[in-house]
Amino acid sequence: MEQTYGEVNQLGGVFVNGRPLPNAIRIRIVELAQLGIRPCDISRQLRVSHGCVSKILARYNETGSILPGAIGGSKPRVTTPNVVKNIRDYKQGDPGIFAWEIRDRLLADGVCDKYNVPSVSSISRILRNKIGNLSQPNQYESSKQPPPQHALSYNHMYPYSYPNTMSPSGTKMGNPPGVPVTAGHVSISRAWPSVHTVSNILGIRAFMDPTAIAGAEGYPPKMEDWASVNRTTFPSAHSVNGIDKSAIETDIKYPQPSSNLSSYVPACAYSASNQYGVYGGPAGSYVTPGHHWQSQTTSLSHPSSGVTMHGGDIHSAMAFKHPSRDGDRKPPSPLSKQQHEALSSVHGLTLPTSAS
DNA sequence: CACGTAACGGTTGAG
DNA sequence: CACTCAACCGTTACG
Repeated sequence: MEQTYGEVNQLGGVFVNGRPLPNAIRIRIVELAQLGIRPCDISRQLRVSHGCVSKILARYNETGSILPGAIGGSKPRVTTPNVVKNIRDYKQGDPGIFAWEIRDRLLADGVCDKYNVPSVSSISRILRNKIGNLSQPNQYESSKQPPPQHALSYNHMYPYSYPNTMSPSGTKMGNPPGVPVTAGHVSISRAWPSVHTVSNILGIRAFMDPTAIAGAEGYPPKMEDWASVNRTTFPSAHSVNGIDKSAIETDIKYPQPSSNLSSYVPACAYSASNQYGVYGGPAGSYVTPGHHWQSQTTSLSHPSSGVTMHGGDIHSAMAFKHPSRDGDRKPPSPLSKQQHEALSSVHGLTLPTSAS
C-alpha cells in the first residue's frame, strides 16, 4: 500500500496507478491551458500523459471542475428510505399490488423520477426484505431522513483518513460519516457536475503543497478528499458555516473561465506543511482556525506572469523543459519569455530533471 | 505532430 | 469481515 506509488511514466513524471494526479498538477494543467499553452506542451512540461491532460482539460471545459471524480463506492442508492416508505405504503394500501405497479406509482407520484426509480426487481426485493412483515416498524420510519439528499450524498465528501496523521489505531475515518464539514446540504450526486470547481479550489490551500507535487513520499494519499477539503476550507468565500448553496451552484457550472483562474493558483499555492492534517482532528475539522490561507487568498494573486508562488512551496525546478530533450527538436511552444517565466514559476514541479 | 479516446491495469468504497 | 462490483484513476497505444 504505502509503497505502491512512484511509478514513472514515459515522460518521466511520477504517478500512482489507479490514483488521481495531485490537484496541484491538475490545476496547473488547466492553468497552463488558460495561458494558451497547448495540451501537448502541458503534457511535456508537467510530464503528464497527454491523454490525461486531454481528459482533465476536457472535463474542466465541460464541468468547470478540475478535481477527480469520486472513486469507489457504489451508485447512489435508489431505495432511499423515502422510497421504501412509499413502497411500503403502496403495499399496505394494496397488498396485492405488483412491483411494476409500485414502480409506476413511484413515478406517477413523483417519489422518483425515471432516473432513480428502482427496478422492478429492486422493488420486489424491498418488498421481500424490508416490507415482508409490515407489522414490524420500519427502521427508516423513525428517523425519516430527508431522502433525496441522502440518496445523493454519494459524492459529497470523502472522509478519508490520512494514515500519517491519523491515530495509529488504524481507524480510517478522520471524520464520522456524517461529517459536519460538508454535511448533507452539500450532497452531490456522483454525476459529474459536482463538488469541485475552480471557484472552490480557490479555497483550497492544501493541494498545492510541494509534497503533493513531488509525488514521492508526499503523494497525496487521497485525492478525492480534496473535494471535501474544498468544502471544508472554502466557506470563507461564501459562507462561514459552509452552508453555501451558491457555492454549490457555482460548482455545477463554472462562472468565469479564465480570469480568476490565473488568480486562484497563486492563491492556493500555499501551504504545505500540514495539508493532510486538514482533517486530522475530528474536532478542528470544521473551521480549522489555523488556516492562514484564508487571508492570503486575495492578496497574492499575480495575474499571468508574476505568479509568485510561495517560495517554499514552489521552487521552479524545471525550467520549462530540458533543452537537451526538447530543445533540439523544436521550440516547445509559442511562448513569450514572460510566459516561460510564468510557467517556470507556476508549475514548480520538483522534478528530478534527471533525464538526458 | 497534435489530439481524442479505447484498452488496460490499477485503487477505492458502498453494499 | 471478506467479498463483489462498479465507479474512477492515469498511462499507453492507436487512429
